[in-house]
Amino acid sequence: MNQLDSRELRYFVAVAEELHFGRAAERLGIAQPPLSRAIRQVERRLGVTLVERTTRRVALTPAGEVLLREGHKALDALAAAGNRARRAGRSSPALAVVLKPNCDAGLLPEILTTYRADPEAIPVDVLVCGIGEQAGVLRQGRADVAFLHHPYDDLSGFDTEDLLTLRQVAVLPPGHRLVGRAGVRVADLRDEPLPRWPGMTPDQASGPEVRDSGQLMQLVALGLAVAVMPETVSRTTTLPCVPVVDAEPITLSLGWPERSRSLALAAFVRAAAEVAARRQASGLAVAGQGPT
Amino acid sequence: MNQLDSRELRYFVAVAEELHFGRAAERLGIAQPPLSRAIRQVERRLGVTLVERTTRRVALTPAGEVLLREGHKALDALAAAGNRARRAGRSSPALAVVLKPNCDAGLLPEILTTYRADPEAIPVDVLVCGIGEQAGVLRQGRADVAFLHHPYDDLSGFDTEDLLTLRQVAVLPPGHRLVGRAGVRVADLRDEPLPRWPGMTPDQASGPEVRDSGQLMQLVALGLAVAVMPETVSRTTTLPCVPVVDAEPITLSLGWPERSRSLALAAFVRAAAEVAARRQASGLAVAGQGPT
DNA sequence: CCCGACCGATACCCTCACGGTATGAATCAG
DNA sequence: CTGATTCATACCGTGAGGGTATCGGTCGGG
Repeated sequence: MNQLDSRELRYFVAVAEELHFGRAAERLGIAQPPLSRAIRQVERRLGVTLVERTTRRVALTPAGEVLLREGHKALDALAAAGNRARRAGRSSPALAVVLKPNCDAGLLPEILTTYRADPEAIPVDVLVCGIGEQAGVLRQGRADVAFLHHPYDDLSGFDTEDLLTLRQVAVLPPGHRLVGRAGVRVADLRDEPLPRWPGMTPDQASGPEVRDSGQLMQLVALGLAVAVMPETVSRTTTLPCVPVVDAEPITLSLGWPERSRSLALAAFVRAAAEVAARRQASGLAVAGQGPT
Repeated sequence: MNQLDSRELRYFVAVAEELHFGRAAERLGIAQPPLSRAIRQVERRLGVTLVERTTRRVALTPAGEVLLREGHKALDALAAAGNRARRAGRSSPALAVVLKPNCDAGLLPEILTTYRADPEAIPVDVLVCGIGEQAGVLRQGRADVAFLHHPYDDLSGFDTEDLLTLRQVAVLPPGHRLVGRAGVRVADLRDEPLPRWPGMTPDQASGPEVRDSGQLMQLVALGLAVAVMPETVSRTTTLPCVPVVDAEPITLSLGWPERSRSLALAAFVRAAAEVAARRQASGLAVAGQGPT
């Protein structure tokens, strides 16, 4: 009588996100009438109104908001169950590491060689995803461990190990008025065209939309944007960089599902922590920055 | 092609727990043949063998073990989505608090009166569940916040607030050889009949099986068991209690789903912390124990 | 060593839940 | 007032999933 099933939940989530039955149906690859019925059925089953609908407007009730949030988690968990089992059944199990481009602070190669020396080590699959997608990939079980950037990425629900604390630098077009300064403040960048990352609303940043740091660097080089990023980018770009002295430092962390008992994962975390400690001790010399 | 659905997952979990298709089918209220087919279909879908089966033996493969663990989480999350939405849709939303009998250290009445004074307060539903079931109730969204005992209850996946640290006492039958001692050690109790709580395997404890502390107290009074429990029980029993000086102290905590943004919940946690601090400050006088 | 009990797999059928098409009904713009 | 838009209703067809009957393989007892 009352147990929600995953199909209904997927349907509801589509409607709740699109706030439009026609578009939601299209996204789901079905026609609109069965979708309307399915939502009604969910409402009957839960005994609750989830969507306030007129022919002109579709809006979520408070209960609908709750179901959207919780439903997403449940669908992620469902996908995770399938993906984890699938990967566990591979004849040669591997540890899947996910990161976004240029986010490993150059640590990954060394981490991998250190890791491979560990007796618990198994082969490693490296997955490169889009900006801000690591947490989702991890939640859906398509990876075992992720490189994450606090406070940008959402760490809730994961166990974490902090690797490095990175100051932020402004990446500037050559000849920019701030080039050559020993440091700048956030306020100095107020009128600069800061890029808009995926997921940001237009009022959060004034500049052009970017999807990856390659695009961003291109735009900076053309003088169309100014980037504020972890200091490690200074190693991968020839553009001038200036420390932002009052920007909140970024923490590079590893995250993995809570309560994991995988020895291979534990070894990887150990290796990463060790490499990060070495790097921190050597004062980030490669990045051209002295120690704090 | 590849997405698991909740029905299939429920079927698999039943088989994985029963390790017997017939019993699992009975538990699910269906016949055995469709269950066999469903499991095969899951295996095909994931491209993985989950269950090693002969006519005499059913065993999980490593992938099956993974799917059982992850599947449980997913089904909990699914139930949680439904239950939370259902409760959020009630005309008068309430905060559901779950605890097991005698586990609130007598704090609850005072917490409730303190809480009701808060402007953010909403009505409170108190749910009393069986031993060790709080985490499950919370995970399935049937409650918003739980009283938990670290290290007995599994806190992973929850945000927590520690309330009290409780030393443990041994509850003894009247006239027992240890009655009157100022303190005992764990080793002194080695040969005593310690009760077996639900979920314990027979080798972990020698004594009779118990399901709640009422039963346990009865057995102790009859001289059939010796209980080791948080010191607060001494308030609810007339049986003699002796501190166990080297037992790991128990932490009474509140736990709730991560990243909750409910103001009503926050107010409850605030009230509980405040009451616990007052109680701690007054040296647990009511429990007849001096401060550490 | 054979027979019977047990248990999962297979074969076959049937039902109803879910999806599709056509259309109604409500609301808003112009 | 009219047409466009969009969600709901009516009705139908199909196939996924469940039931019954039975097979086949394995182990234990006599």
